[in-house]
Amino acid sequence: MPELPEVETIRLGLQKHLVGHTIVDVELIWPGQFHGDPKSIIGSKIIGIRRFGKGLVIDLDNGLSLAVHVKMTGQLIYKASPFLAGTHTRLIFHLDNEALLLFNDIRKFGWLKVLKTSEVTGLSFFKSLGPEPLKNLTLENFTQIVKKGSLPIKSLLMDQKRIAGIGNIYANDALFLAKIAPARIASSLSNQEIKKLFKSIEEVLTKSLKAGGASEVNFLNALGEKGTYQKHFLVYKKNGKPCTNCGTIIKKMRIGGRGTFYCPSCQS
DNA sequence: AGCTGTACCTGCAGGC
DNA sequence: TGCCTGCAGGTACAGC
Repeated sequence: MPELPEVETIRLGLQKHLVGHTIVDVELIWPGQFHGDPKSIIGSKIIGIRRFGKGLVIDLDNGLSLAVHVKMTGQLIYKASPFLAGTHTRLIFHLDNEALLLFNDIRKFGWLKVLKTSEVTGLSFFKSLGPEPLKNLTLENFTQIVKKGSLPIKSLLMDQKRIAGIGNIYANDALFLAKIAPARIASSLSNQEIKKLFKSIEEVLTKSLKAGGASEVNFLNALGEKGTYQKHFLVYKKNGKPCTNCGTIIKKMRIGGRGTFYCPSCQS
């Protein structure tokens, strides 16, 4: 689902197609997910798109910003020509070049919030985010975070307050690559294992970024196109299939209420 | 404080 | 066929 590589892929697409355009109308089809006054952003120009963890911020030239979280099934899709709302279209932004930006969300978990640009980083979700891999998360910092955790390492990796950007797909695959069992208590990892895990996280995220994210279920980029990283999953959703490394059948268990996939032979 | 479990919401797959 | 149940998993929050 949308994790760091997917949200960054959306950001890159929005950056390319939205910046410089003015919002001329906001159509609230399902108003429950939009917080703020839609009129306050009409007539303002989009000047930049930022990402914090799995969250996005659309900056406007009137001192306001639009913070967006797509959660699991949200999509932000730019349509250059007139387009009919789909079953799950919750919101449509009309732009000055007659293009549209659609916000689709099957499960209605996502949100959009209008706020002052100066207050974006104070928004509770953004404020509590931990450091981010490939950005400001260093090995030293990561080691400290892991050593402090008395919960399963997989749960720690997915905790946005400790480390921002990793979700279920990349937590599973990074742990497989590092040959660490997902249920291991974080503080039990050796320095060597922590270093390997740090490198593995960087590797899976980098590969997925290059592939435009993973479209295993319903992720689409800002142009409505699929990513290809689902073809490269190592263990995620591979239960019952042989491990690519040793041939042992990949198992599935639940950790923190989430589906967890691992090779019982390679990961310990 | 730190951790676990559950709710939120909809679609879909699998069992009977 | 059709109903029912469980699962998908990002985040917030109640409760231990």
